[in-house]
Amino acid sequence: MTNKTFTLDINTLDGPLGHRVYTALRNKILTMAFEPGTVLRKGALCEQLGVSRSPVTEALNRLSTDGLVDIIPQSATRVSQFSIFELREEAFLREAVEVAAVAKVAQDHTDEQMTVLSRNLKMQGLLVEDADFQGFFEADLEFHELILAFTGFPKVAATAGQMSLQLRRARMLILPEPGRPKQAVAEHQAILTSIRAGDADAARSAMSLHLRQLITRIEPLERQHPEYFRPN
Amino acid sequence: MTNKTFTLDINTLDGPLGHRVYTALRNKILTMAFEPGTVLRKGALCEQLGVSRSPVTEALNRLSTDGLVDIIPQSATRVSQFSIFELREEAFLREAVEVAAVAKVAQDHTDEQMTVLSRNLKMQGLLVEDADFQGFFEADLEFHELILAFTGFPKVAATAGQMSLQLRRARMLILPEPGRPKQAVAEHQAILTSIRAGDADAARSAMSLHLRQLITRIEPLERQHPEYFRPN
DNA sequence: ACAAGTCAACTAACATGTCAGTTGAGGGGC
DNA sequence: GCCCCTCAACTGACATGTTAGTTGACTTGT
Repeated sequence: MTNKTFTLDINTLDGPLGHRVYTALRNKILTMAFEPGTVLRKGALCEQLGVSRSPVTEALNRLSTDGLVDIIPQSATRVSQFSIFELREEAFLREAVEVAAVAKVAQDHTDEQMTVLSRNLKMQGLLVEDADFQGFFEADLEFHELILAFTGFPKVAATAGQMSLQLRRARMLILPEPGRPKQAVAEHQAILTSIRAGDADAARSAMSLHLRQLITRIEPLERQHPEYFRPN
Repeated sequence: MTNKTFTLDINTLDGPLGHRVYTALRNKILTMAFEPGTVLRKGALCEQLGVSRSPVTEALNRLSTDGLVDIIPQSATRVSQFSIFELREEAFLREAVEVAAVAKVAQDHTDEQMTVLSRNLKMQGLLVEDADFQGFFEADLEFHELILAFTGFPKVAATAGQMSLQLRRARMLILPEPGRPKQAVAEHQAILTSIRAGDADAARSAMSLHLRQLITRIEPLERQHPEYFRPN
């Protein structure tokens, strides 16, 4: 059993040390480079990064309030494991916010906003055709962020992102199913059509239907990767 | 101009020092005992509370992420002022979550839950009759928290509370209008009736209508108390 | 009176030391 | 082989010192 050596880079970021450490660790966790259950030893982190305990402690505390690490007091800190219950909880909250957002955007939107969404959607179609799933993944994320931003409330997008971190992490485990990306694009198209028509109810339904696909596809992960899930 | 002396009590609380300081300051801010704009001097707080800078710094940082204080780096920390825009933003988010919650509760609820809500509602009626507005205020809060809790998702209530802190603080400024409490009880009644009928759409509408009363009554505060609001 | 430069007060960010509490691996007794 | 106990390793919480950056008031020159 060799000790895995993680390449933690802090120098490519800017800002205060504490924030850089937080961002670096957060990325590692969200991309599953740090697997759930991984023990984060504070001393080792300090040594690797060449910083003192202060910024590392600050980073770990923020990650803890984010729910990305579990701190066992006086003992250890480890990357948090998934919990199906928590994932359902986050899916509920995310749906609540995104559905409200899309309804508001359906009611009042500018032509320019529609153009941006439409352009993004076309790009999604091209990326799926080219089988560039990584690119599609990012365009998908942007589509949702655009709708949240078009509410005119910047904190809405921030809050929605913050409240569904586990969901975002778990999504990394989903195997690409044939046909799913194409289906997702179609669902996005339905959402956009409803928005453009100013039909808030239809937009709500379309968004709800779309978002529920994700949690449905996440549920089976508990059996496929029990090692990543918290025992109940 | 005498220096106001604040009685900050930490000894009546328990848990880590940092958490106690946070709770004490948070309460002062949320009850408007610390008015928006008040400068919080770290050194003075340390001295008053008899603790070092560590727990105070931790508390102020948490309050900063809560949006309850504004930290001007290397200069000062002050209790944050209101912003109508932010309040509207919080109202939007709160409505999104509570509307989704009430719809879910309308779809699946137990008789026991209905009994609890019904009991709370009757209590509201009695408190309004007795003109116990403080008591009504708390019962009102509980009514909403119960619905959030009945979703079965504990984080939903926590998130909803966390995302509407400014709203909660601003509500302290609203002058009691004659007839408003009675009207609020009627709106609560409509919500409960819709839930009991299992009518998710009606529950959504009733909750939406009810919640929009608050922000409507908060908007005029910017003129009545401009000193509490951030200049735009 | 007024603009510009100066300085004291305050602070964030970070490093480091201390103390007490938790955990798990290994050792001793049965 | 099994249980319990001890102890080293690690940690959270807190105190404190240092450095460098910001601000506002006060002084100074005009």
